[in-house]
Parts: sequence; structure tokens; C-alpha cells
Amino acid sequence: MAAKPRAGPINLREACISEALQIIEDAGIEGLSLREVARRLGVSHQAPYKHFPSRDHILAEILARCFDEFAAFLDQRPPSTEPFDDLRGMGEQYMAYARLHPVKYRLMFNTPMPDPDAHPNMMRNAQRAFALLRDRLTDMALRPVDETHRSSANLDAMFVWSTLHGLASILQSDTFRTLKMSDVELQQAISRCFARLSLALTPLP
Amino acid sequence: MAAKPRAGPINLREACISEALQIIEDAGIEGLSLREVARRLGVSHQAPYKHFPSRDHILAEILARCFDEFAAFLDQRPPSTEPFDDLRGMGEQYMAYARLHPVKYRLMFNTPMPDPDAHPNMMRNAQRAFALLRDRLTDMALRPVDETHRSSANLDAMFVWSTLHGLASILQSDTFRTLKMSDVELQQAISRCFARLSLALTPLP
DNA sequence: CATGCATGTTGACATTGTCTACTTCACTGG
DNA sequence: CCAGTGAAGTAGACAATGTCAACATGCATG
Repeated sequence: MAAKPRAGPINLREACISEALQIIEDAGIEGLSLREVARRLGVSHQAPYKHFPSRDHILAEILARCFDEFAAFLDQRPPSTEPFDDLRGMGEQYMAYARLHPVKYRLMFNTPMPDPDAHPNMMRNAQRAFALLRDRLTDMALRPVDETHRSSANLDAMFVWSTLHGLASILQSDTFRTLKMSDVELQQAISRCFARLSLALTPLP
Repeated sequence: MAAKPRAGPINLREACISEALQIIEDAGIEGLSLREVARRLGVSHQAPYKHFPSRDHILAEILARCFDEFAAFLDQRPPSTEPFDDLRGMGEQYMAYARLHPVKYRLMFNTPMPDPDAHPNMMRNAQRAFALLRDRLTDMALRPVDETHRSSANLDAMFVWSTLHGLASILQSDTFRTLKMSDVELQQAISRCFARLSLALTPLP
């Protein structure tokens, strides 16, 4: 009754996704075409259309998985007892993902996305990743003070999130590459950001 | 000897650029095609090629102008004598640009760019915009002047830029809108970011 | 005046997304 | 057991795009 792999139905679907991602890694997002996917897999140019209604749909599926992977990656960070260490750990985890998976990170944050309303699953996963991050940061900001300031902690979480996202995003952007910053400066910049973040999070009057 | 406008040589070039930008505003970056530009201007599909060697070249030109406009916008912020007010003024100006010109902002920072080395003019303008941000920070004299002054300002500029860009980017993203934050909370979040930024920029030991 | 170069037009080609119409073939209800 | 049904895959067609080549035109300068 349900779909039973006939030696290659779901296989091709999965193969399309991983091959598409490979193409993006090789040639960038603009190099992705369903026909190239089909060609690499040795199937007809229409075969992928049996599994994805359009190019945007395969992109949305890839993005959905990226957001999932991203959220899981952030979640696996080992917790620490010291709030600032914890915060820094989270920040480093965030930056680590961007460093380890630059293409995927760019795909998620530095690339035009398919219309979110048309791809609810992708959007849900994205939202989940963002919510996770913000909630974690909120908890951390909350710990040093008392529980009555949850909304205030939420604002601080937005601040930290902004800085992390902005930094990772900038480092991955084409625009940043035009600045021709050296690797040393880059490492210094990241360290400086963490230092400034710590400084920023002293209690407000 | 030099090019003399023959009733429409430079005109067409300018017209292409503004029409291309209009197309991007209308239909997004993926809707931009040189043929559509030509069509809208009522010229043959090859006419634009007399002024731009390729699609990337017209995009690079548009980006170069966006960076110029962006830099000018940041610069027109009313100067203040109080350093922190000054920082906040520029930050608000930054956020204002992102709010008033979301398409251009995304074009500059959230979109794959043509190879910078192939488009030095675009690259120069992008660098100039960043340098402006950095120099403002330098001028604020928020830290003791020493030999590392300039490079230190560079790092802090990266930090401020990260926070501003991250915030602007998050507020614009489709996924963020699903978090359903109220306008009040949103304004609070922005204010909090500025407050934290000020706090962050006290002199380092 | 002839020539050349900038500007513009027309036509052609390969590539892409996507539609429609065919083929195959494993499974299923009678 | 067997016709048939529907999913997976193939083949061909179409319009749109970027870009190349060949041609037209007209102003400027030798």
C-alpha cells in the first residue's frame, strides 16, 4: 500500500538531494539545475520531476534539512556551569557551524530563499532553529539575574543572536571577501566580538 | 574624441541600470534578465550588451551604486558631540537604510555577488562603505590612542557592523517574521541592542 | 570625402525549467 | 492467475535566457 522501494524510487529522491547539494558545493547555487542533477545521476532530464514539482521544491527540501542539521548542531554544545562560558560556548558553536559548513550556511542565510509560504516544511524547520537559539540564549541571560525578567532576557538574547548571526553572515558574505581581511585579523575580529559581547552583557542599571 | 551623447548612448546605459533596479524591486534578483531590461526600454535584446559585457557587469554596477548610496546615507547622519549619541545616530541610520531600502540592502548583503576581482569598482565602493563605519568608530575616541589604534578600530567596527547587520538581517528575514514579535517588542529589541552596544564599547583593558 | 568606431538590430545556438504524451513494470483486487 | 492501475522513468516540445556573430547606421575625424 505505502511506497515500497522498488529498487530505486526513494533512492532517486535521496540521490537527487545529495547530488544537488554536491552541485551547489561544486559550482555554487547558480550552478544548480535539475537537468545537471539528472545528468550526473544518469537518468533522463525529467526523472527528478517525478520527485520534486519544481526546482524550488528541491531547494526547499535541502534548506529544510540544513536548518535541521543546524539546530541539532547548536543543541549538541556541551553545557557549562559558568554563564559567560556557556554563552561563549554557544557562540563558538554557532560560528563553528558556519566555518564547517560554509556552503550550507550561506544557503540558509545569504541566499534568496524560495517563497516560505509555498514551502511550509522548510519554514517550520527554520523557525525551529531560530527559536531554539533564542530560547537558549534567553535561558543563559536569565541565569545571572532573577526569573522576573524573562522578557528583558529575551531582548538580550536578540542582541546576542544578532551579533552572532551578523558576524557569521558577514564572514560568509561575498561583500566581506572584498575587504580582503587577513586570516589573523579575522581571528582577532572574532575574538574581539566575543570580548565585546561579554562586556556588553553586564547588568543594565 | 570622448564619448558624446548621441541622443541616447549614455542615456541608454543609465536607463538600463535604473530599469534593472526597478525589475529587481518588482520581481526579485532572479527576475532580472538583460532581455527584460531591453524589452522594457523598447530596444533590441542586444542593445544592453553594447554597454555591459555581461549580466554580472550590470549587477556589479548596480551594487557599486548601492554601496555609494549606502555610504552617503550613513554619512548624512547629523553629527553629535556626544560619542555614544553619535554611535547610536549612525546605528539608527544603518537600521533606517535597511528599513527604507530592503531590496537594495538585501542585494548588497544577502545575495551572491559577482566575483569582486572582476569588478574592482564595485569592490572599491564596498570597501569605502566599510571604511566609513570604521573611521566613525575611530573618531569616537572610545579607546586610548596607541599604535594599535587603527587596527583595533577595525576590529570594533567589525563588531558593531556584525550586530547592526545581524539585527537588520534578522528583522528582514522571512523566518523571523514567523516568530510574531509585536511592534513594541521589536522597538524594545532595537533599543536594547543599542544600549548593549554602547555598554560593549567601553575601553578594553 | 572616406574611414572607423560606437551604437544598435537581427538571427542563431546552447542551456534551462517545465508541459504533455508515451513506456514499463511491480503490485493488487477479482 | 491475470487484467489493469498507478507510480517511476523516458522522449520530445516549447518558451525564455545569456551570449556570439553578422550586419546596419551615422557621427566624427583623418
